[in-house]
Amino acid sequence: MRIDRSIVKPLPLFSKMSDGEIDQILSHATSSRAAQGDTVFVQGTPANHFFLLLNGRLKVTQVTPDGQQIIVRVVHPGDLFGFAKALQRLDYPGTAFAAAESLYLAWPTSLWSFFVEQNPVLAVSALQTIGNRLEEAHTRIREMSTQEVERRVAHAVLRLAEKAGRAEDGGIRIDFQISRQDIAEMTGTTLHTVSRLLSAWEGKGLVEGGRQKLLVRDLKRLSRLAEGEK
Amino acid sequence: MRIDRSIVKPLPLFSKMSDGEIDQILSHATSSRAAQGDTVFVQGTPANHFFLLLNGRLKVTQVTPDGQQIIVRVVHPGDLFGFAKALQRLDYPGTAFAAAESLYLAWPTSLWSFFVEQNPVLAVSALQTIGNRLEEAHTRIREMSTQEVERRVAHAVLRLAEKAGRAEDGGIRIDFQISRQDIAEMTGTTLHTVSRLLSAWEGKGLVEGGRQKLLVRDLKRLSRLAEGEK
DNA sequence: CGCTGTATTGACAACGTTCAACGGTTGTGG
DNA sequence: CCACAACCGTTGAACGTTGTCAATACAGCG
Repeated sequence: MRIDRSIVKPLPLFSKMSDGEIDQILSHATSSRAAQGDTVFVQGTPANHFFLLLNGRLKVTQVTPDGQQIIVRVVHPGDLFGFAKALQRLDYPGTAFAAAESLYLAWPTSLWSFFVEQNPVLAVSALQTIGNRLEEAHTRIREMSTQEVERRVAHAVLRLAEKAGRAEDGGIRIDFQISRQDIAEMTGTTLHTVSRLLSAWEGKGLVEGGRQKLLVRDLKRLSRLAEGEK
Repeated sequence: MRIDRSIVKPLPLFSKMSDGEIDQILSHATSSRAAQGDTVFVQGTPANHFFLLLNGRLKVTQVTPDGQQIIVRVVHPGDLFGFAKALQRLDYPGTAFAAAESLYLAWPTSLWSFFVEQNPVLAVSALQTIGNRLEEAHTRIREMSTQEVERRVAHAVLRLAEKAGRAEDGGIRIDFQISRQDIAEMTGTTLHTVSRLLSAWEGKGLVEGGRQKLLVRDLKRLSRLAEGEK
C-alpha cells in the first residue's frame, strides 16, 4: 500500500519529523475507506489498530450498560483516533462510525511502542494530543456542571462550526450529517429540548435547520448566547 | 535535597525503572510540605513545575469566568499532578490546594522533555496516566449526561471511599475533610441537594455525616443505589 | 406507496435549583 | 476564657427549566 508523504506532511503530528521517518511510519500503514454509516471499530472489541483520519468525519459513541448513548467526540480530518492501547486499554472504549464518506490510515497497535521508542517526538505529540482531548473533556464537564442547556447547545454548535464548518452564502454550513439527537448526546440533554432550541433560534434568524442539516447564519449573536448574554 | 528511592519505588510510575534511573530523576526533585489549606499552584499562573503527591490529599479546582467553581479532581498519594506543560499549556488550568497536610515532590517543567527523551518508559507511563484521567473524565461526562443526581452523588461517594477510604469500625471513613459543597462541585449539583441526599441516606443507615466528615456504613446498598436500583 | 427514522410541538410533571431562615461548630481575638 | 464571627449544614417552600409522554408531520428509501 503506497501512501504519499505529502498527504500527512501538513499535519501537526508529523510536522517535526524528517521525510525518512515519515516514510518509515507510513510503510506500516494501511489505508481504508468507510462509507457513511460504516463502523471503523466497535466498543468492547480488542483494540488491534490505531488510526488517523485523512478525510471525512467520524462520530465516536459510548453506550452505557442500561442502553443510554452519548457522543464522546467527533473526529475531524487529521485527528488520531482509537489509540486505546496507548492508554493501557485492551479494548476500544467506544464505537466509531462514519458520519460521511471517510478515508483513514490504520496501524497495528503492536507497533505503537515501537514507534514511540524510536521517535520520541511522536511521544510528545501524542501526549499533547491526549492533553488537548483531556482539556476538551474538562471543558465539557465544566459546562455541564455550571451552564444551562441553551448555552451548552450554543457552545456545541459553535465548536462544530469551527471544526467542521464550510463557508456558504448566508452562513456556515456544518459539513456532515448531524441530527438533533446527535447534538443532544453531545450536550447531555434530549432531542426534544434541542429541537425546541433550534426552532427558537431559527425564529430569531440565528440558524437554519433541516433534516440532519444545520447552517449557522449569525455566528456573532450565537457566540453572545454561548457566553451567557441574553 | 536527599530523597530516598524506596519512597517512590512502589509507585506504578517508577515500577519499570532501574534504581539508577530513579535516582537520576529524584536528584532533580525538591520536596515540599503543604499545610491544610495551602495552595500548591494557582490557576492561570505559569506552569513552572510538575509534581508528584507522596502523602496527604489535594483538591484541584477550576473557576469559570463568571465565578462558578468545580472540582476537577482529587489528587491521591502516588498521583502525578500539575503537568500542564506536557500538554502544551503554559499555565496551570486549575488551582491545587491541600485538603489535608500533604507532602509532594516538584520538578521544573523544563526537565520534562529531557526526562521523556532519556527515558521512554516514562513517556509510556505518562501516557497511561493521562489516558486514565481521560477515561475518568469521560465517565463523569457519561454520568452527568445520563444519570440523575442521586446516582451521580452515590458514585462520587463510592469513588472517594475506594480511593481515600480507611476502614473504621462501623464503616469506611473518607480520610480527609470534605464538605457537601465539595461533593456538589464534583457532581455538578448544589450543596442543598447533596445535603438533602445525605440526610436521606443517613436516615436509611447508608452513611453517617458530620461537619466535613463522611462515613460509609453500607457499601453494598450504596453500590446498588449507584447502579440505579431503587 | 407504505415504512422507518427524523423532527416538531403541546401538555404536563418533576427533579432539582433558588431563596430564605435557622442552628450548630470551629476558630479567633479581645 | 468567653464572645463573636465565619463557616458549614439543615430544612422548608416556591419556582422554573427540562425531561417525559404523546400525537402528528414529513422526508427518504426500498
